[in-house]
Amino acid sequence: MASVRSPRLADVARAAGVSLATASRALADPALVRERTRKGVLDAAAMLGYVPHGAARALATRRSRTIGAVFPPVDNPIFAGATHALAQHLAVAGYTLLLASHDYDYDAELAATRALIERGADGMVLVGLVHRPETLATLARAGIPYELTWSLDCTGRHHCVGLSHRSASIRITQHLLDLGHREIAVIAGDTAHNDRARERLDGVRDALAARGIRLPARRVVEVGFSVARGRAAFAALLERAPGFTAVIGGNDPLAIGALLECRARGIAVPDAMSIVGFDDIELAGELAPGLTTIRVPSAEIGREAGRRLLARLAGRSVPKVKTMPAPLIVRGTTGPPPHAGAKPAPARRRPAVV
Amino acid sequence: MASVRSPRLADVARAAGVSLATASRALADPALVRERTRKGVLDAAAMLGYVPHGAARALATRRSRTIGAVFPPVDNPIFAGATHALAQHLAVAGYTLLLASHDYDYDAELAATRALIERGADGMVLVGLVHRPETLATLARAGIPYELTWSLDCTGRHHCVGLSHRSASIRITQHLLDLGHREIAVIAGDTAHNDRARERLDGVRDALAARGIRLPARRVVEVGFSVARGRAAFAALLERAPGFTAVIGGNDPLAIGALLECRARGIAVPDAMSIVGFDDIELAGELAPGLTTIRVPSAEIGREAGRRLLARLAGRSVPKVKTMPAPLIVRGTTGPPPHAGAKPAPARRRPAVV
DNA sequence: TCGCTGAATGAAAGCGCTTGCAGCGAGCCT
DNA sequence: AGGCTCGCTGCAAGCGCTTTCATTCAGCGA
Repeated sequence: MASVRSPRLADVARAAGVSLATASRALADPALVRERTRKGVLDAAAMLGYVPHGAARALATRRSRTIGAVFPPVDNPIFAGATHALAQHLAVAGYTLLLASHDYDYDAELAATRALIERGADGMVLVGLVHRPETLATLARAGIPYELTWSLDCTGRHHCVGLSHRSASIRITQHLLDLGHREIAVIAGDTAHNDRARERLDGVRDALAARGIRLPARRVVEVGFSVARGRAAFAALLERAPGFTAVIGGNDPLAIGALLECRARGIAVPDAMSIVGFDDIELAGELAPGLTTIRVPSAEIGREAGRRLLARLAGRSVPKVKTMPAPLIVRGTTGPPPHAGAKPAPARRRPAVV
Repeated sequence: MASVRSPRLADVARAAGVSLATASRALADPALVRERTRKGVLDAAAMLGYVPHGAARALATRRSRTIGAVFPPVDNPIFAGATHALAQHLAVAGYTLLLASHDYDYDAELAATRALIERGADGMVLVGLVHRPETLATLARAGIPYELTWSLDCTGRHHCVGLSHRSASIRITQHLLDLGHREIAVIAGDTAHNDRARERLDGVRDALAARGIRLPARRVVEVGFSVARGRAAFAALLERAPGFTAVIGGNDPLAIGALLECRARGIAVPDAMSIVGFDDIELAGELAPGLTTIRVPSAEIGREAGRRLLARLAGRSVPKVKTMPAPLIVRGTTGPPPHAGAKPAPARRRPAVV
């Protein structure tokens, strides 16, 4: 209310009858001052409603107790979960999250990274492997530890926590192949601006190639991630290149879009069409039939990135790469193709972790 | 790479052959120095890869160019959208977002608020009207402008941007009443820890009371927000107090859960059961039938909160309360109750903004 | 030619905190 | 009892930047 300057540490020290230095120590580390002194300072601080001045502290210690994160659209539920988990984990350790987001735009990412460095972020978390070269270079030059998340960096140059999207994608494609599918369509994400989307698409190609199957270009659509776009893309595939018995979504919303479009058109899932997604968002398990997908432990990734960063800041060293599990979750949207004399495994109605 | 101390402004000044003060001015305001001088400084800065030290600047200017936000679980898609929009809007103005989240825990919110104040947030955005008294008091004492979001504060004491959840809830309940429903059940959010959930439930009661209808306690279930819990709650309602013809979800995921449970049980929607939600998440419009709901413009709320805060920081004044539109979106999940000789309005298949 | 004006620049005082170093007693050993 | 160690405290020097106030100097009118 009143514009009485908020109390500084000097005020606390005076009120407690000790020097500035002692007050500082009392607040920082109980072991540094006598118990009585400490109590006096704490009381004075409480009485005055003292709030430490972070900038001053940061200037003096060269530590801001802040971690920066630059994420693609935080409104993608999967990033939202990671953000939340990360923020929570940091809070426990007395750290705070500086968050910036961008729309899959690497220049914006670079700008955001600079802004966070300038704000004094002690560590940074980025998403994915692909960035403007300056982004990582700036971080390295500034001596700021960073973690790349979601993907795995096989060059061994960067700390990272995530999973191999390509091999997960291979796994789920094999699941379809094992069921007997040969004609497969893909609704991919934006492979030009998103390395996860690219890896996932490559994984599909790899798995097919391993069985001598080619993925024709007309069976692939690239769109931004959303249910509506997944629906539209599925419709487009049906127009353009009908005859496929399974469709692979670049992520769950895309797959759910395809599922809804099937329902709207009366296409039976999985009897006439199998559908798989990627991510395992909450809804995937609630739909009927449930969506077969790859579980990406997004919250765990966020938490783990935070944990590793804090460990490194504390001087402990951590393995360069942390691989997170990404199990295939078989639910009801996958089954043998129509007229299949193919594989034994029937579509299971009950979720099962494979 | 090398641990050469990163360059300070003094280094830039030296390289440019000017004083520290001039270098500072050249970077801060072009109008303050001669064009030639300015260019020299800019070049030197670029050459050295100079990055300003935010903490030092914050200490000197008493401004951190940072806005704090304390949100309930950021992984709720509706908050995620607001976070993203807010971060984006701030970035354009050279501000950065300091984000903290909590799980509907007011003490955690207070702690987070303190942490953000300590980090020097120039402004704050909080969600909802209910907080620990210290939370707002601390903010006021520190002279930090804040915006309460989502809800509207009718006391006129606080700046806020949001909507009246109660009157929106009344509107959507009236929609059901107008269709002829009299037996109504509610799957509410956690009213003890969430004032939006409480207001929404109160709105239902108000609307019913206005037509002389009571809402029996057994027709109300309170659960956390999620599709799975919505499903379970709907099932519980059917056991406990069958006979209702419409169910009101405290938010869209809850309503979608009810919808899925109906589908699983073969209950026709809307012929045998009408369902409404609240929020209008993306999926609501994609389902078939589409979910009738209230559209809460969450991204706009985030953006608007940012806009207002920046304006206030710039010394401009803004109206204390900003009301956001929250239209009723009528889609396919609502229709007349079975055997209704009631109202004219048939369930419309096409979305319509009312 | 001299003094005046104003634009451009520089010197230096902080902003609020941490921390190395020094001082000061009290306790302990011999 | 004297000297030494050690725990606690205070002094003061920054951390890197902004900003006030003073200074310099070019340009101009008289």
